[in-house]
Amino acid sequence: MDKSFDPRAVEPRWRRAWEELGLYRADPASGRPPFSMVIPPPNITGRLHVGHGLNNTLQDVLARWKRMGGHDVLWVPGSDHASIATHVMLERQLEKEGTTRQALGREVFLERAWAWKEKYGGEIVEQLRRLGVSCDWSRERFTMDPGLSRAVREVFVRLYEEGLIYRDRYMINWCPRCRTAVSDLEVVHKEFPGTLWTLRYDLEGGGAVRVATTRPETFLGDAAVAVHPDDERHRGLAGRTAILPILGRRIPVVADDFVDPSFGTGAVKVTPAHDPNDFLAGRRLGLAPIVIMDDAGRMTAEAGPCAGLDRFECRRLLVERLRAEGVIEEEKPHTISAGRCQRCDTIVEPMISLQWFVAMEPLARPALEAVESGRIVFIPDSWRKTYFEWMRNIRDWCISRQLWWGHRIPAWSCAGCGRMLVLREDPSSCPECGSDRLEQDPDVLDTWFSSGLWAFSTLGWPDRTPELGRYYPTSVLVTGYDIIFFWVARMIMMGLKFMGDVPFRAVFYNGLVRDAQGEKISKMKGNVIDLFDLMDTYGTDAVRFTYAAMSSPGADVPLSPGRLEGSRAFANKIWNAARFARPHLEGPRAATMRRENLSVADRWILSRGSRTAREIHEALSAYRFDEAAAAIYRFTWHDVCDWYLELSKPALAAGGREAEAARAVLSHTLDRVLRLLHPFMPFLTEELWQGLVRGAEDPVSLSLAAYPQDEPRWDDPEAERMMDRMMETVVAARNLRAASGIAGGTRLPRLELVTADDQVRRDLSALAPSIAGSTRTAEVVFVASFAPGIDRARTVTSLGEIGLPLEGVMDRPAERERLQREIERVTKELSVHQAKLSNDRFVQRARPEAVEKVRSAHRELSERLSRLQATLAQIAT
RNA sequence: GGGCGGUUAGCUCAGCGGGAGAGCACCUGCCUUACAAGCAGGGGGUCACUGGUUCAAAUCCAGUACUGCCCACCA
Repeated sequence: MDKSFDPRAVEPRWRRAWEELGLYRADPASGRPPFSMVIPPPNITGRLHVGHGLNNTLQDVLARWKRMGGHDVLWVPGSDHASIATHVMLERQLEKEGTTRQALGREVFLERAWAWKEKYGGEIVEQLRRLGVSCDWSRERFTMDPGLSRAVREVFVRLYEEGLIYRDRYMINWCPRCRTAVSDLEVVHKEFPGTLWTLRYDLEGGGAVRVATTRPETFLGDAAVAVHPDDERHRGLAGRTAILPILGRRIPVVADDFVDPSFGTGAVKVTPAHDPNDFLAGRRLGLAPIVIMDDAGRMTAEAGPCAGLDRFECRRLLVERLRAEGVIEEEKPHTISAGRCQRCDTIVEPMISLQWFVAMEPLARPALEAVESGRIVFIPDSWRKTYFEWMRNIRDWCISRQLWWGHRIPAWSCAGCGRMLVLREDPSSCPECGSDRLEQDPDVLDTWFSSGLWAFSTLGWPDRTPELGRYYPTSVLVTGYDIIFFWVARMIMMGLKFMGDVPFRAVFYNGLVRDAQGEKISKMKGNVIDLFDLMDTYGTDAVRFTYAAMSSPGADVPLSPGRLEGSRAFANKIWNAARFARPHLEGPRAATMRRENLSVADRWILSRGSRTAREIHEALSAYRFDEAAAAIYRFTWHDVCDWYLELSKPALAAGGREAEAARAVLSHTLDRVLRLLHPFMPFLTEELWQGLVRGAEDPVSLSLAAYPQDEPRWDDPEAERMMDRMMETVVAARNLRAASGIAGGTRLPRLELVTADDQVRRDLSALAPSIAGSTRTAEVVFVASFAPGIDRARTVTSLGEIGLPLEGVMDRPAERERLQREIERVTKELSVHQAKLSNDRFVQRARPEAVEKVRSAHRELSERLSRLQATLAQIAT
């Protein structure tokens, strides 16, 4: 075995083996309780990033933990076609080639999209595999698979038939670059400094009205000026006619209470075709919208002299001209908020357009109830409020996109009878009039429409498959909180609607991955951390462990090199612990452990192991990945490596029954560490377990072995107490040694322990020789007399008795100073406890355990204090 | 404009009513036959601020400051 762990030599081998053996196929016939999850399908548009790393690591921890815990685990992997995101990527490619999708045509473009999917969709799945995730690869799905497409169509048709999908000419968000409608959620609002212009419109018959706007060019589309009916300043204005500058168009002044009299001049220009508010006002007031911009953001003929100009160019020129003509009466800085396309960052335009919508309110009601009632649990539950808020104010969902890559809308218009047909199967002729002049709606569906069905479409719906019966609802969804509306909410609505049950019983929201400074990772900032660089540098296990360790509920996950290095060191530590254990594990399996043959150290580590299993079980049950990781870390490094392995050395060397017992405990403990750690670090643990621990009757893989439970028969508070005392003593000794300047390598002779307490004598005496045999811990022997219960006569000054003259060994002034500091500290702490115990209310009202804790702490502290003082007195002489 | 979260050791973060913690960094001493990606020891914090509740507050409540995020059709 190499001196250090080399992940690259280990990972590919096990990755391959796990998959070739098909270990992670769900087995409905197994008779074990099911545990199921669907992966949040990564988009085919890019590489797996650090966020995917976190999300999939946490899912895999759960999957492996549950599998080892005896569940039939189904974890469905797959990828998402990502309609608009893929368009953006492909169009960037085309742009480099000097062409456009429009020039290419739909068919050729779709061929390229499929080619992209084959290439990058395959890559992203490969990248998932590198993480070591235990998905059921035999059930990999893609949102545009035939089966899933059938589900999409079924859902569309049924919602249409129920009137929950409708078509309307309505105001939507339009991206002039993507040239498609996008939903409200796909618009990202950003604030930036802008200008508020005040324009003067002359009134017919004299006078003028002033309106404030942040988008002066839209005056070209004004259909009215509105004032509040109760606004004294504008009394008598309603009913008159304003004349638009430049165009000279006459528009009415109307009164409506949507106007906020306190803003600007109290009069507002109404542009029904280019502002959501004005659109509604226009409908109410019967104003015809005037469209001044086309689908590419260029001004139309309605824009008069500006026709053909780009929208921003138009604004620039218009402002100049209006200034010159004195129409602009005021310009002042104003923070404005513009919506941008989530995918391409282009400023979106509110536009009136004929689109397909889903009526959300009927779907939202049960989805709201499911979370309110606790049928779906959110972790952390603070997300409930966010979810409720959105659900209660839900607006209809614009689902049609003027794109090509995606699920095409199953609607045909018949040129024969003029009917709109929405059908499950592609028609060859009109079922109503028999005409074959049918034309399918060119649009595709919002990519989230199909992902909303993911929890059941991946299990074979609309067929009543056995998988649906067994694995739906899924056990838990692990996802980022950034898609709570896009995905989680819609899955809940669709699941309830079409399956009649929730899609998952719980949602765990993992944090966002941030950089070491806690900054959001973005290409703009240039702080992108590449997941594969991380895995190459630190090893996949270390990266996974870091994710888990940093994943505390409700918090984002900063990826700091320090943590990653710590995890890598941890992997290496285990590797070397195994290297140490190896020679002792060879040969026939160690005998069963019998308490009466075990040393205190043995009993202690078994007890700690039991406790650790319990802690991990509790932590993972509550999705506390961080606490579980901390528990296994503490146990492995600090209990097993720092203490147990050192203490076992002499016993192992001793041979005979003593060594036999130590071997048994060592083997048991290493096995336990590897099992407990496996969900977090699957590669390293599998490698070591296969090489060192696995017996003939064990499963082929550690990932199929049983997860350790607590072992009440090894719970041993007495041994833990004794070891605590022992460790305290050793630390005191090491301090002394350091202060005395005794070199680390110096071997110190043994000291016979003298104690009045038989039990203590037996156990510590049994321990002492073993300690003495180890150079690292030898020093314990000469001050073991510090330990409570041991004859106080033998204090540090008895060094002389064991042949080491104090003089020349110990730096007295330094030790004296250290002791004094320690005495001060203990005295201070003691006084705190003293005060508590003399506080009647504390003694009466606090929980009895709390009081007892303080009492015993007080007792120990005062004993310690007197020992320290005695030592000081002796040194002083 | 609403809503949510954060402010604890130099850095990144746990702890959320009764003894201030982890990883990394730092200081001292060690290549000790598993591991220098290591071992042993150590230093370092009025737990943002103000007030309140309580026998007891980093922890609960109110407010302030700073900060991050989400939602929202104020021109």
